[in-house]
Amino acid sequence: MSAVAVTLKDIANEAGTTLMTVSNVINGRYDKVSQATVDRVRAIAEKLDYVPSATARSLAARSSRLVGVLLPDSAGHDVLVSPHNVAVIGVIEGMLRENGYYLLLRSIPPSDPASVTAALRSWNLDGAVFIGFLDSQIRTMRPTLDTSMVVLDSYEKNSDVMNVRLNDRKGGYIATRHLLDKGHTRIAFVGPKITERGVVKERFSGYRKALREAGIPVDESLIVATDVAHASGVEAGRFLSTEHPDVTAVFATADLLAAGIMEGVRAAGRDVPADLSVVGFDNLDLATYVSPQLTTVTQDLTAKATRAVELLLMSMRSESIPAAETVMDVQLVERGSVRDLTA
Amino acid sequence: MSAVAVTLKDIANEAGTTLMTVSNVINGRYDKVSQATVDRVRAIAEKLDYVPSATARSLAARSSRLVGVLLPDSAGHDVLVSPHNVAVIGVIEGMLRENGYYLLLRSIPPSDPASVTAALRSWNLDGAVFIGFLDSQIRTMRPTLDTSMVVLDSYEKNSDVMNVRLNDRKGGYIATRHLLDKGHTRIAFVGPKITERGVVKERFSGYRKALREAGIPVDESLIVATDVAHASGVEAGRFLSTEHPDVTAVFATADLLAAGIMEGVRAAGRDVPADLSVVGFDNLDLATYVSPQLTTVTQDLTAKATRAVELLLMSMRSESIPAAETVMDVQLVERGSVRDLTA
DNA sequence: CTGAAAGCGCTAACAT
DNA sequence: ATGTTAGCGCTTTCAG
Repeated sequence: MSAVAVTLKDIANEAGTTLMTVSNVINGRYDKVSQATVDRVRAIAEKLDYVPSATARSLAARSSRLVGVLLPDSAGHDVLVSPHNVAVIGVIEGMLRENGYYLLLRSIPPSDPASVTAALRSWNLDGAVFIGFLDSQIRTMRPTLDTSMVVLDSYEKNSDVMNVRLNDRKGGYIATRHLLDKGHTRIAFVGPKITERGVVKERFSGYRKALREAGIPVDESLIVATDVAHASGVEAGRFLSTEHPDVTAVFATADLLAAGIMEGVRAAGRDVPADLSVVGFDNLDLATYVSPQLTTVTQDLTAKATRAVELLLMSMRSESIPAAETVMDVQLVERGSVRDLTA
Repeated sequence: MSAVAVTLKDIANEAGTTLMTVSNVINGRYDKVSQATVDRVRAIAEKLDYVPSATARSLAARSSRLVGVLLPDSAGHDVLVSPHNVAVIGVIEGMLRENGYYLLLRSIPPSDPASVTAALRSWNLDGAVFIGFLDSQIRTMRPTLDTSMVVLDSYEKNSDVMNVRLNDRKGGYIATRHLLDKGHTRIAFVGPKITERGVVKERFSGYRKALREAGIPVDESLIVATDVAHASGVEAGRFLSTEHPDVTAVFATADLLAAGIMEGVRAAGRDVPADLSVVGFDNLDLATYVSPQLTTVTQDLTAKATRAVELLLMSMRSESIPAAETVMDVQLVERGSVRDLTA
């Protein structure tokens, strides 16, 4: 590869025409150029192995065809920590690529939410997808950004940010309801500490609703707050087994947690589901790797990510957006981690 | 946010100086500007909420501060399929960000390896990291790229691509050796089909070496070729349990596979490690999620990714590179999936 | 249909 | 220490 790139001008010279005509050909504006010229220019471009300069194009056209994908950088270097995010990014990348967009991946240290602003504006992004932020963080960042953006799994109601999320409340409800239906009455809730409105709070609210409907009061001592991590799950499982032997079931807000709980229970010398039934959330691959396989609330990650990109594309093309908020349905997948007490 | 961005010129006007002086201040070339001017300009830039244009900067400076991270797009939309890649990307992103670089994430459809070329040259990347490609693919893409690049887990010997990989041969060797030491003699090998030089071939070669040293001939019927996927592992585990009941141990080239094998073995009514011992490779989180926990060959993903970025940064800064190839050590982590037959 | 001119926001190389 | 002059490669606008 030669060190210096081929430009429109080079092609124009070789083709005996002007830069402008070449530009039109390259951009497919064939109605403005004669067929003969089109063919000639295309042949030369091909021969010279011409590649347009995205930077020059962005500068001149005020559109970068770049989309930012932003994630919170929880601890240290781990951006993509959750398998959930990973799957989502995979889908987003594929769709953007197919639509001619490039993907700028960036994590945002919680210490410095403003850093995103500079990064995004600097690159003149056409759009951005925010994954896994708290509503308050979205609210902080939004005003400084002047671009199409869609947020995944947020409850922020700001009208100028599109929002794709799950019906988390229903998720918490059907999980708990399932346990109730199977005859459980002492049901623990394990998830991250609820600090503000968000997916966890909604899932909890579904849990509470199911219990209320069943006439069972929420027992605060059965709400265990913990990180979303396997190790934390193990701890929670052990804790429940030893401190709350009367508890027969638990709803965990994440499969990772649920898998950990299962292990913790076993580590405490008890069994899943014989002694403790577990329902997770996410339906990660992991849910089928563990034994017994995990009963969990499933979400269609692909559909969610797809929807998010569709909305973003529409917005970037200035098409009208159907709705600011898209709520994806969730369902329960029954596998082997819940014991039927009614049998 | 105003729709139109603040430029150096705006600041210059406001500061009553020239664009060039402002540029010098913004870029920290304080030796060329008086302190008073520096202060004044900085204050105004701050007030106007100035953000430099990365696109303009790349165009003028021929350096984008963009690094591409390329992955093979195996099937459909799944770029980040392997947890291994995910962890690596996480580390890379963090390090690049800390060093002031941006990350362009891109998957490459196997059908169209040339598409990477256009994408990378188009953005004038300062560097690129290739993860998980076959040597032949690297060889195809390399000539069309004119940038610093580092390749992870490749055996390509081309002198102008830096290479960070594991000692895969040793990995295969110590895994197999461990099984031999524990008294196993009928040891299967499960991994993807070996088509060319690469990590799998090396791991297999380590396996073979260990067997040879032990005076055990390689039994072709115990080499099972399969995808790297949990489901494929289940199948392989079932197959070994039913078709080769005399086999007492298996070395799988990936933890994902090993976890599947464990399940397949159980599905066939047999037990791990009582009937079949399993050693994996990667030491993913998953290895500790399964029970029994998986004995596996561990690699330091963080160290590997860190090294890769360090090399890339050095290369981009035109510093001299210590060596074209960096080989990371591997070790065996003993957990619960291997039975000791000598006891 | 084709071309000329201007400028996107910035940096590099010379002035002064 | 500051200013001037050229572009980087492309698109947009306006003229032929």
